[in-house]
Amino acid sequence: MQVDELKSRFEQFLKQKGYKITKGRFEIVDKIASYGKHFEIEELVRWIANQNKTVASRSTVYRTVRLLQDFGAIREVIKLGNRTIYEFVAGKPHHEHLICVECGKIIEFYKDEIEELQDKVCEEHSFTPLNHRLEIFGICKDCMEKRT
Amino acid sequence: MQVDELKSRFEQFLKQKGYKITKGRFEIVDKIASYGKHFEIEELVRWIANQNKTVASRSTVYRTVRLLQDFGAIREVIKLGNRTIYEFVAGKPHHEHLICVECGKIIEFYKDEIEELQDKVCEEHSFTPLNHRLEIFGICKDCMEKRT
DNA sequence: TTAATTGCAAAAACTTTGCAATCGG
DNA sequence: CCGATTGCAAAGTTTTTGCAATTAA
Repeated sequence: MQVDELKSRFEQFLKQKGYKITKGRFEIVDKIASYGKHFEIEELVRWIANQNKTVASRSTVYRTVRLLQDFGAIREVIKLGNRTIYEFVAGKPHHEHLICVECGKIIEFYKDEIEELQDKVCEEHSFTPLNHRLEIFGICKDCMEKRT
Repeated sequence: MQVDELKSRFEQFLKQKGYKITKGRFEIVDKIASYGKHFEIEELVRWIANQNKTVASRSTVYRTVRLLQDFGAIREVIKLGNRTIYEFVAGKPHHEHLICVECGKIIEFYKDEIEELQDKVCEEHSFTPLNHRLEIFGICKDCMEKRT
Protein backbone atom coordinates (compact mmCIF):
# COMPACT_ATOMS: atom_id res chain seq x y z
CA MET A 1 0.00 0.00 0.00
CA GLN A 2 1.18 3.48 -0.76
CA VAL A 3 1.70 5.76 2.21
CA ASP A 4 -0.66 8.26 0.63
CA GLU A 5 -3.42 5.74 0.43
CA LEU A 6 -2.80 4.77 4.03
CA LYS A 7 -2.97 8.36 5.13
CA SER A 8 -6.20 8.87 3.31
CA ARG A 9 -7.65 5.81 5.01
CA PHE A 10 -6.37 7.05 8.34
CA GLU A 11 -8.14 10.33 7.61
CA GLN A 12 -11.41 8.46 7.10
CA PHE A 13 -10.80 6.59 10.33
CA LEU A 14 -10.25 9.82 12.26
CA LYS A 15 -13.32 11.47 10.80
CA GLN A 16 -15.45 8.47 11.49
CA LYS A 17 -14.32 8.50 15.12
CA GLY A 18 -14.93 12.23 15.42
CA TYR A 19 -11.25 13.00 15.81
CA LYS A 20 -9.49 15.83 14.13
CA ILE A 21 -7.20 15.87 11.14
CA THR A 22 -3.97 17.40 12.36
CA LYS A 23 -0.64 17.94 10.72
CA GLY A 24 1.25 16.24 13.54
CA ARG A 25 -0.62 12.97 13.19
CA PHE A 26 0.18 12.68 9.53
CA GLU A 27 3.77 13.66 9.98
CA ILE A 28 4.14 10.86 12.51
CA VAL A 29 2.69 8.43 9.98
CA ASP A 30 5.28 9.65 7.46
CA LYS A 31 8.07 9.25 9.99
CA ILE A 32 7.04 5.72 10.90
CA ALA A 33 6.67 4.79 7.26
CA SER A 34 10.08 6.17 6.39
CA TYR A 35 11.74 4.65 9.44
CA GLY A 36 11.41 1.38 7.60
CA LYS A 37 12.03 -1.07 10.40
CA HIS A 38 10.71 -2.34 13.67
CA PHE A 39 10.81 0.31 16.36
CA GLU A 40 10.29 1.13 19.99
CA ILE A 41 8.39 4.28 20.88
CA GLU A 42 11.27 5.97 22.71
CA GLU A 43 13.51 5.17 19.74
CA LEU A 44 10.98 6.85 17.49
CA VAL A 45 10.67 9.85 19.80
CA ARG A 46 14.44 10.32 19.82
CA TRP A 47 14.69 9.86 16.09
CA ILE A 48 11.97 12.40 15.43
CA ALA A 49 13.54 14.82 17.91
CA ASN A 50 16.87 14.61 16.09
CA GLN A 51 15.47 15.73 12.77
CA ASN A 52 15.89 19.31 11.65
CA LYS A 53 12.21 19.95 12.08
CA THR A 54 10.54 18.42 15.12
CA VAL A 55 7.05 17.35 14.21
CA ALA A 56 5.65 16.20 17.52
CA SER A 57 6.33 15.95 21.21
CA ARG A 58 6.77 12.74 23.14
CA SER A 59 3.14 12.76 24.34
CA THR A 60 1.83 13.25 20.85
CA VAL A 61 3.92 10.38 19.59
CA TYR A 62 2.61 8.10 22.32
CA ARG A 63 -0.95 9.22 21.68
CA THR A 64 -0.65 8.82 17.93
CA VAL A 65 0.93 5.41 18.22
CA ARG A 66 -2.11 4.32 20.17
CA LEU A 67 -4.42 5.72 17.51
CA LEU A 68 -2.48 3.96 14.79
CA GLN A 69 -2.78 0.72 16.69
CA ASP A 70 -6.54 1.10 16.91
CA PHE A 71 -6.57 1.95 13.25
CA GLY A 72 -4.48 -1.09 12.50
CA ALA A 73 -1.47 0.49 10.83
CA ILE A 74 0.97 -0.54 13.52
CA ARG A 75 1.13 -3.49 15.82
CA GLU A 76 2.95 -4.51 19.01
CA VAL A 77 4.85 -7.49 17.67
CA ILE A 78 7.54 -8.27 20.17
CA LYS A 79 7.50 -8.04 23.92
CA LEU A 80 10.91 -8.75 25.30
CA GLY A 81 11.65 -7.93 28.92
CA ASN A 82 10.34 -4.40 29.38
CA ARG A 83 10.66 -3.54 25.74
CA THR A 84 7.80 -3.30 23.28
CA ILE A 85 8.71 -3.46 19.64
CA TYR A 86 6.24 -2.22 17.07
CA GLU A 87 6.01 -2.68 13.37
CA PHE A 88 4.37 -0.76 10.61
CA VAL A 89 1.98 -3.33 9.19
CA ALA A 90 0.07 -1.20 6.73
CA GLY A 91 -0.92 -3.45 3.89
CA LYS A 92 1.70 -6.04 4.76
CA PRO A 93 0.33 -9.55 5.07
CA HIS A 94 0.18 -11.01 8.54
CA HIS A 95 3.27 -12.81 9.77
CA GLU A 96 5.09 -13.94 12.89
CA HIS A 97 8.64 -13.37 14.17
CA LEU A 98 11.87 -15.14 14.98
CA ILE A 99 13.91 -12.98 17.34
CA CYS A 100 17.62 -13.50 17.82
CA VAL A 101 18.32 -12.95 21.50
CA GLU A 102 22.01 -12.45 20.75
CA CYS A 103 22.00 -9.73 18.08
CA GLY A 104 18.39 -8.63 18.11
CA LYS A 105 17.78 -9.54 14.49
CA ILE A 106 14.13 -10.01 13.61
CA ILE A 107 13.10 -12.51 10.94
CA GLU A 108 9.55 -12.56 9.66
CA PHE A 109 7.76 -15.69 8.58
CA TYR A 110 4.32 -16.91 7.72
CA LYS A 111 2.93 -20.43 7.92
CA ASP A 112 -0.60 -20.90 6.78
CA GLU A 113 -0.90 -24.21 8.59
CA ILE A 114 -0.10 -22.54 11.90
CA GLU A 115 -2.87 -20.03 11.35
CA GLU A 116 -5.32 -22.80 10.48
CA LEU A 117 -4.42 -24.79 13.56
CA GLN A 118 -4.97 -21.74 15.72
CA ASP A 119 -8.44 -21.29 14.27
CA LYS A 120 -9.11 -24.92 15.02
CA VAL A 121 -7.99 -24.52 18.64
CA CYS A 122 -10.19 -21.46 19.06
CA GLU A 123 -13.16 -23.31 17.65
CA GLU A 124 -12.58 -26.16 20.04
CA HIS A 125 -12.77 -23.70 22.91
CA SER A 126 -15.61 -21.60 21.47
CA PHE A 127 -13.14 -18.73 21.63
CA THR A 128 -13.45 -15.83 19.21
CA PRO A 129 -9.93 -14.78 18.21
CA LEU A 130 -9.21 -11.12 17.59
CA ASN A 131 -5.48 -11.21 17.06
CA HIS A 132 -2.46 -13.20 18.02
CA ARG A 133 1.27 -13.05 18.34
CA LEU A 134 3.78 -15.84 17.98
CA GLU A 135 7.30 -15.00 19.08
CA ILE A 136 10.10 -17.52 18.69
CA PHE A 137 13.22 -16.50 20.60
CA GLY A 138 16.52 -18.11 19.74
CA ILE A 139 19.88 -17.73 18.01
CA CYS A 140 20.12 -16.78 14.37
CA LYS A 141 22.37 -18.46 11.84
CA ASP A 142 25.05 -15.74 11.92
CA CYS A 143 25.31 -15.67 15.68
CA MET A 144 25.43 -19.44 15.77
CA GLU A 145 28.36 -19.45 13.36
CA LYS A 146 30.22 -16.80 15.35
CA ARG A 147 30.04 -19.05 18.38
CA THR A 148 32.37 -21.67 16.97
CA MET B 1 6.13 -32.53 40.16
CA GLN B 2 5.97 -32.16 43.91
CA VAL B 3 6.93 -28.79 45.31
CA ASP B 4 9.49 -30.51 47.49
CA GLU B 5 11.19 -32.08 44.54
CA LEU B 6 11.18 -28.74 42.78
CA LYS B 7 12.76 -27.05 45.76
CA SER B 8 15.43 -29.66 45.95
CA ARG B 9 16.22 -29.16 42.28
CA PHE B 10 16.24 -25.41 42.81
CA GLU B 11 18.73 -25.99 45.62
CA GLN B 12 21.01 -27.88 43.23
CA PHE B 13 20.66 -25.07 40.75
CA LEU B 14 21.66 -22.47 43.33
CA LYS B 15 24.63 -24.46 44.53
CA GLN B 16 25.81 -25.09 41.02
CA LYS B 17 25.67 -21.37 40.32
CA GLY B 18 27.50 -20.53 43.53
CA TYR B 19 24.45 -18.84 45.03
CA LYS B 20 23.32 -19.29 48.57
CA ILE B 21 20.49 -21.31 50.00
CA THR B 22 18.34 -18.86 51.88
CA LYS B 23 15.04 -19.20 53.65
CA GLY B 24 13.47 -16.34 51.72
CA ARG B 25 14.05 -17.91 48.33
CA PHE B 26 12.33 -21.12 49.29
CA GLU B 27 9.46 -19.35 50.95
CA ILE B 28 8.86 -17.47 47.72
CA VAL B 29 8.79 -20.75 45.83
CA ASP B 30 6.18 -22.01 48.29
CA LYS B 31 4.12 -18.88 47.89
CA ILE B 32 4.15 -19.06 44.11
CA ALA B 33 3.30 -22.75 44.20
CA SER B 34 0.41 -22.20 46.56
CA TYR B 35 -0.85 -19.14 44.68
CA GLY B 36 -2.03 -21.60 42.09
CA LYS B 37 -2.71 -19.31 39.18
CA HIS B 38 -1.09 -16.94 36.75
CA PHE B 39 0.30 -13.89 38.46
CA GLU B 40 1.94 -10.52 38.05
CA ILE B 41 4.89 -9.65 40.27
CA GLU B 42 3.22 -6.73 42.02
CA GLU B 43 0.21 -8.92 42.67
CA LEU B 44 2.50 -11.48 44.25
CA VAL B 45 4.30 -8.83 46.31
CA ARG B 46 1.00 -7.52 47.65
CA TRP B 47 -0.29 -11.00 48.34
CA ILE B 48 2.85 -11.94 50.22
CA ALA B 49 2.79 -8.68 52.15
CA ASN B 50 -0.78 -9.35 53.28
CA GLN B 51 0.07 -12.64 54.92
CA ASN B 52 0.53 -12.84 58.67
CA LYS B 53 4.20 -13.51 58.23
CA THR B 54 6.00 -11.52 55.56
CA VAL B 55 8.63 -13.69 53.97
CA ALA B 56 10.37 -11.29 51.62
CA SER B 57 10.59 -7.70 50.52
CA ARG B 58 9.62 -6.41 47.11
CA SER B 59 13.24 -6.43 45.91
CA THR B 60 13.76 -9.99 47.02
CA VAL B 61 10.62 -11.07 45.23
CA TYR B 62 11.77 -9.39 42.03
CA ARG B 63 15.22 -10.88 42.38
CA THR B 64 13.93 -14.34 43.12
CA VAL B 65 11.46 -14.25 40.27
CA ARG B 66 14.38 -13.63 37.97
CA LEU B 67 16.28 -16.54 39.45
CA LEU B 68 13.28 -18.81 39.08
CA GLN B 69 12.99 -17.79 35.46
CA ASP B 70 16.61 -18.71 34.83
CA PHE B 71 16.02 -21.94 36.67
CA GLY B 72 12.94 -22.58 34.56
CA ALA B 73 10.29 -22.86 37.23
CA ILE B 74 8.36 -19.81 36.12
CA ARG B 75 7.84 -18.22 32.76
CA GLU B 76 6.62 -14.92 31.33
CA VAL B 77 3.64 -16.17 29.41
CA ILE B 78 1.51 -13.17 28.61
CA LYS B 79 2.52 -9.65 27.72
CA LEU B 80 -0.49 -7.45 27.42
CA GLY B 81 -0.05 -3.71 27.29
CA ASN B 82 2.32 -2.95 30.16
CA ARG B 83 1.46 -6.04 32.11
CA THR B 84 3.59 -9.15 32.38
CA ILE B 85 1.83 -12.27 33.51
CA TYR B 86 3.86 -15.20 34.80
CA GLU B 87 3.04 -18.78 35.39
CA PHE B 88 4.48 -21.47 37.56
CA VAL B 89 5.52 -24.06 35.00
CA ALA B 90 7.31 -26.54 37.22
CA GLY B 91 6.80 -29.93 35.70
CA LYS B 92 3.79 -28.82 33.69
CA PRO B 93 4.03 -29.66 30.02
CA HIS B 94 4.53 -26.80 27.64
CA HIS B 95 1.41 -25.05 26.38
CA GLU B 96 0.15 -21.82 24.87
CA HIS B 97 -2.60 -19.41 25.90
CA LEU B 98 -5.93 -18.00 24.80
CA ILE B 99 -6.52 -14.71 26.61
CA CYS B 100 -9.99 -13.19 26.89
CA VAL B 101 -9.55 -9.45 26.48
CA GLU B 102 -12.94 -8.87 28.08
CA CYS B 103 -12.72 -10.76 31.37
CA GLY B 104 -9.05 -11.66 31.48
CA LYS B 105 -9.68 -15.39 31.57
CA ILE B 106 -6.70 -17.49 30.50
CA ILE B 107 -7.22 -20.78 28.72
CA GLU B 108 -4.29 -23.13 28.19
CA PHE B 109 -3.90 -25.33 25.16
CA TYR B 110 -1.35 -27.47 23.45
CA LYS B 111 -1.14 -28.46 19.79
CA ASP B 112 1.65 -30.74 18.84
CA GLU B 113 1.32 -29.84 15.17
CA ILE B 114 1.92 -26.17 15.95
CA GLU B 115 5.13 -27.04 17.76
CA GLU B 116 6.27 -29.18 14.87
CA LEU B 117 5.56 -26.48 12.34
CA GLN B 118 7.56 -24.03 14.40
CA ASP B 119 10.54 -26.37 14.40
CA LYS B 120 10.19 -26.63 10.67
CA VAL B 121 10.16 -22.87 10.25
CA CYS B 122 13.24 -22.53 12.43
CA GLU B 123 15.04 -25.15 10.41
CA GLU B 124 14.19 -23.37 7.18
CA HIS B 125 15.84 -20.25 8.59
CA SER B 126 18.76 -22.04 10.26
CA PHE B 127 17.47 -20.54 13.46
CA THR B 128 18.08 -22.27 16.79
CA PRO B 129 14.95 -21.85 18.89
CA LEU B 130 15.29 -21.42 22.64
CA ASN B 131 11.72 -20.74 23.63
CA HIS B 132 8.55 -19.31 22.23
CA ARG B 133 5.25 -17.79 23.19
CA LEU B 134 2.00 -17.93 21.30
CA GLU B 135 -0.71 -15.63 22.61
CA ILE B 136 -4.17 -15.62 21.08
CA PHE B 137 -6.24 -12.65 22.23
CA GLY B 138 -9.98 -12.73 21.79
CA ILE B 139 -13.35 -13.18 23.48
CA CYS B 140 -14.18 -16.28 25.49
CA LYS B 141 -17.40 -18.24 25.22
CA ASP B 142 -18.96 -16.75 28.37
CA CYS B 143 -18.23 -13.16 27.39
CA MET B 144 -19.54 -13.83 23.92
CA GLU B 145 -22.81 -15.11 25.33
CA LYS B 146 -23.17 -12.13 27.67
CA ARG B 147 -22.97 -9.86 24.67
CA THR B 148 -26.31 -10.97 23.26
C1' DT C 1 -17.42 29.19 18.72
C1' DT C 2 -16.22 25.03 20.93
C1' DA C 3 -14.48 20.72 21.37
C1' DA C 4 -10.30 18.22 20.31
C1' DT C 5 -5.36 18.43 20.39
C1' DT C 6 -0.89 19.71 21.81
C1' DG C 7 3.28 20.29 24.80
C1' DC C 8 4.88 20.42 29.09
C1' DA C 9 5.89 18.85 33.37
C1' DA C 10 4.24 16.02 36.90
C1' DA C 11 2.70 11.63 38.19
C1' DA C 12 2.09 6.84 37.73
C1' DA C 13 3.40 2.12 37.29
C1' DC C 14 6.86 -1.13 37.18
C1' DT C 15 11.55 -2.53 37.84
C1' DT C 16 16.39 -2.05 39.04
C1' DT C 17 20.15 -0.70 41.98
C1' DG C 18 23.54 1.28 45.66
C1' DC C 19 24.50 0.61 50.15
C1' DA C 20 24.86 -0.76 54.89
C1' DA C 21 23.52 -4.46 57.75
C1' DT C 22 22.98 -9.32 57.98
C1' DC C 23 23.44 -14.05 56.94
C1' DG C 24 25.23 -18.53 54.92
C1' DG C 25 29.00 -21.62 54.05
C1' DC D 1 35.86 -14.66 57.94
C1' DC D 2 34.26 -13.47 53.34
C1' DG D 3 31.31 -13.02 49.95
C1' DA D 4 26.31 -13.37 48.86
C1' DT D 5 21.84 -11.68 50.19
C1' DT D 6 18.50 -8.69 52.09
C1' DG D 7 15.65 -4.48 52.88
C1' DC D 8 15.24 0.03 52.14
C1' DA D 9 14.96 4.02 49.72
C1' DA D 10 16.43 6.21 45.73
C1' DA D 11 16.73 6.19 40.95
C1' DG D 12 15.70 4.40 36.34
C1' DT D 13 12.27 3.21 32.57
C1' DT D 14 8.39 3.52 30.16
C1' DT D 15 3.89 5.33 29.74
C1' DT D 16 -0.03 8.17 31.16
C1' DT D 17 -2.32 12.36 32.51
C1' DG D 18 -3.86 17.24 34.15
C1' DC D 19 -3.88 21.56 32.50
C1' DA D 20 -3.49 25.83 29.98
C1' DA D 21 -2.74 27.34 25.40
C1' DT D 22 -3.64 26.36 20.69
C1' DT D 23 -5.90 24.62 16.68
C1' DA D 24 -9.35 22.29 13.60
C1' DA D 25 -14.05 22.23 12.12
